[in-house]
Amino acid sequence: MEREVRVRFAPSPTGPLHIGGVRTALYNFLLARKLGGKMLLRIEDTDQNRFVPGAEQYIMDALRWCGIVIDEGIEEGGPHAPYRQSERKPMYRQYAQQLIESGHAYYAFDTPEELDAMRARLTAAKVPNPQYNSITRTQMRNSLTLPEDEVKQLLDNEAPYVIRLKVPRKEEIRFNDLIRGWVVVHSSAVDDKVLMKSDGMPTYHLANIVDDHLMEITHVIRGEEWLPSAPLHVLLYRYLGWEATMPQFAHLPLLLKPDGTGKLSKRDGDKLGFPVFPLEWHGTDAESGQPTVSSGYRESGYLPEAFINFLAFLGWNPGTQQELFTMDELIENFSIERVSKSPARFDQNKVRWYNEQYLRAKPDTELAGYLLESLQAQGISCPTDKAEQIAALVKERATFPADLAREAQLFFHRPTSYDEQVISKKWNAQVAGALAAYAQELPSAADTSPEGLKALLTQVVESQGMKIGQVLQVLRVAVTGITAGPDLMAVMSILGAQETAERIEAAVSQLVAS
RNA sequence: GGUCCGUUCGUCUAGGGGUUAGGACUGCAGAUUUUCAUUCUGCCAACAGGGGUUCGAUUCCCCUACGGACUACCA
Repeated sequence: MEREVRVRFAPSPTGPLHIGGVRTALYNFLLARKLGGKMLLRIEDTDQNRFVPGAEQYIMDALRWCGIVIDEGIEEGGPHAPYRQSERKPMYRQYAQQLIESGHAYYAFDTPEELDAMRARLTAAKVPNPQYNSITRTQMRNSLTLPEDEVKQLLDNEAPYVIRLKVPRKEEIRFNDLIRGWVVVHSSAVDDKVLMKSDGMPTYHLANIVDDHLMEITHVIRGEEWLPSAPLHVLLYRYLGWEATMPQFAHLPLLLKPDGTGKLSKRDGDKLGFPVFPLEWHGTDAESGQPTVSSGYRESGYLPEAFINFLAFLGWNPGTQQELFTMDELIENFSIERVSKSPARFDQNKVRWYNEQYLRAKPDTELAGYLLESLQAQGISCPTDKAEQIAALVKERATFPADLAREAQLFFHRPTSYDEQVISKKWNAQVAGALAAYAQELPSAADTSPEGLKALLTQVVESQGMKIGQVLQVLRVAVTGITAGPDLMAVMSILGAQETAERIEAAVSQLVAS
């Protein structure tokens, strides 16, 4: 008796998916997995004017990168194929027809100019909600006002027309939103929405309801921007005779721009100072036609696990103090009831923090892989075991995989200059002597572990009547050129005694000369 | 303008008729590291306002304010 849970993510391919869309897809996926159901991807491309090449592929690539797995879709296939609405075009007509026959829809022949004129007239008359509705339709050219034979003639002559839903004049429409509870809207606030466009394509509203029904969708989880049209959808289910299997609705709070002024949109691109898209997007500027590039989380060095963990927490939380969740843990703990009602803003600091957590948790072998990759791009070769040592040492200093290579530079390039502040303050003949002595001992050192190197340094320095603190800072500058960096003894150990000695000698001779 | 949705630290949030209103991020301070970072400890910081209901309201109700979405032959 219990129906299998089936959810869908239904974007329109008008551009790349932004992070709000990814979160919607994620919540759908989490619910499906949690309840042992199926996740479908349906492409809503009923607006032929807004089709953007590559967007569809982008959506699928982005979801895949995020680890959101689609069970049925245009690539995966499935029992309800096709999953692209443009390919389902012939299926919608009969439902619009059915609505006309049952008296719940009608033909409208108004031209765009007539519609504009109507709205202008209403606005001028200060009508609170100027729209095509139960009142204004009586003054328009449609199959409700025109004589039957004229309608027939118009249809026979293939005059352009749309099919509109006949929304009742006075009726309370209510539905139970999983996140918001009961939502009640009066039918007078709903307009006679176009169901079928003059090009023969259904609008979102019709196609969406028909497909959700045919595809046996049980839960519609979508953005809050759809809340105002949900009553219309409820009406559609009712008039089509599908109310008994109407899916449950859950309208997600929106993701706001960081300053809280308005919802995040695709057009925000890189304006906000952080990526809005999961993957880099190559588009064209609407006005100039010039190619544009918008940065993506993937290309910026974010790990998909971190990105997803962060996104999951933007509007949902498990009610515990745990912050780090794998996808499996998210699935295990997810529940739609715990999704918050209020919109959330994006916090760059927190995504970065998540990325650091996930990066450091990676095994050193994997980190070494990132490091080797970057190094190779720079034409630097490095043995795997050394890369692992370096990665383990510098990972605490990295937010992104690319930071590993940045931090590793000192292992592959001898310093070309030395920090002047430290030199002017701490460099003197005595220190130089101690360093030279250390460099001399180094090549024959028995123990080249960090501890061994430190013991040797202590021994040399103290034999010169100094304390290690007097030379350490200078030693660092001599070996690396700069004052900041990972543990010096560990650095020298990885560098090797010979290389370290040579670097010290080079520093001593250059600094004495100057 | 109209309809609908929302409002707890700067941000993400927990909580719920009686709590020192909890956590995380950020910020600040201290400790460790004779460096930076990490790590650890601590600190700063919130119930939008006004009316009810109640012994008691941040929590329930109403109003106001503010924010947002929608208001297309776009989704």
